[in-house]
Amino acid sequence: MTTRNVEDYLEVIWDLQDEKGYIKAKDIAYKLEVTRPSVSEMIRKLSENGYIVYEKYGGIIFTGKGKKLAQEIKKRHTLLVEFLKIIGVDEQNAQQDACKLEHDISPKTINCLLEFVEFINLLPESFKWRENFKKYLEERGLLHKERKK
Amino acid sequence: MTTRNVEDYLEVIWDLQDEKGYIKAKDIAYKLEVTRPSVSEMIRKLSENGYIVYEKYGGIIFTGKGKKLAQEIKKRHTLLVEFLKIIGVDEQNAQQDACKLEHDISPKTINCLLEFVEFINLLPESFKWRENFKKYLEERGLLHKERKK
DNA sequence: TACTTTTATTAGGTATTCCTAACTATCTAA
DNA sequence: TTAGATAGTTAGGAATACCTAATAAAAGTA
Repeated sequence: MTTRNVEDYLEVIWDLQDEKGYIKAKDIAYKLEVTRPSVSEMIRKLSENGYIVYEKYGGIIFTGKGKKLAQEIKKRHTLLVEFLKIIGVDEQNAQQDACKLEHDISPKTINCLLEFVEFINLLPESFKWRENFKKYLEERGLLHKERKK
Repeated sequence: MTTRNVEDYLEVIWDLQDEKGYIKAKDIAYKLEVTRPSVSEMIRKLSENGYIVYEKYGGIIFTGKGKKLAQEIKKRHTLLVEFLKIIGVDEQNAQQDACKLEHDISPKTINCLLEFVEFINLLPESFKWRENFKKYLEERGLLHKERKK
C-alpha cells in the first residue's frame, strides 16, 4: 500500500526535479523537515517498491509507476489549492492544508471538486460569484466587530 | 500532541455515547475496525492523557478536555459532510472522506469552509445554485458519453 | 594529489499503532 | 449458584517512521 509518507516523499522529489533539475537527499530532508538518515531509509524503500531507480550515492530517477503516482498527487494538490483559494484561504495556508488533505481525499470527491472548480470558473461575469462571496464575508466581518462592542 | 488516532477514538466514543448511551470496547473495536486489544491500549492512553476517566472493566466518561476535543472533531466532521454534499458527493462517500479529512484541516480553512457553506445556504432561490450546478454536471455527463463513442 | 568539507549511509534506539494468543473478569441463564 | 459465553486485558511481536552518533563516500580546494 502507498502510505501517506510514500506520497509525501514522491511529491517532494517530483518538485525538486522540477525546480532544480536534480535531487539531493539533503534537499528532500530540508523540505520535509526530517533528518538525512530518514531520507536515506525512505529512498531505499521507494527503490525497493519500484517507485524510483536509485544506487547508493547516486542519482534518483522515477520509474513509470513512480512518475504516475507523483503526478497524480501533484494534480490532487494543485486542485485542492485552487479550490481552497476560491473559498478564501490564503495562498500559504492553502498550500499547507493541501499537503495534508491530498492524501486522504477519495477519487470520487476529487472528481466532484474538479467539477465544482470548473463550474465556478465558467460562471459568467454577471454572476459575480467571487464578489458576492467577498461582500458576504465583509458583512459578516462587520457584524462580528459590532458584536464585540 | 493529539494524534489522528486519538481523535478517531474520541469521535467514535462520542458517537457511541450518543447513539447507545453507553460505551463498550467491543463497539469501539467494531466501528474502527481494529481488535479489542488495540482498543484496550488506546483507552489506557486516553485515560493517561486525561481525555477520559476509566477504570479496568468499568465505564468510560469524558473529562472536560476530552469532551471539548470530541465535540470539536464532531463539528469539523459535520461541516465537512455538509460541504461535500453541496459539491455533489453522496452521503456515504461524504461520511467516509470527512472521517479522514477532519484530522488535517486547519482552523483557518474550517472557518472559510463554514462561511462558504453558510453563504451557499443563504443564496436566494432565484440564484438556483444547486440547479445550475446540477445542470452543468448533467451536460458534462452527456459530453463524456459522446466522447466515448 | 591530499586535505577538508559536504553529503549520504549504517547502526542502534524510540514511539505509535496495530496484531495474535493466552488469560481474566463479568454476565447470564439453567 | 455455578458453568459457559461474552467482554476486556496482558504479553509478546511486527511495521512504520522518526531520531542521534558514528562511519563512509564524494566533491571542492589548496
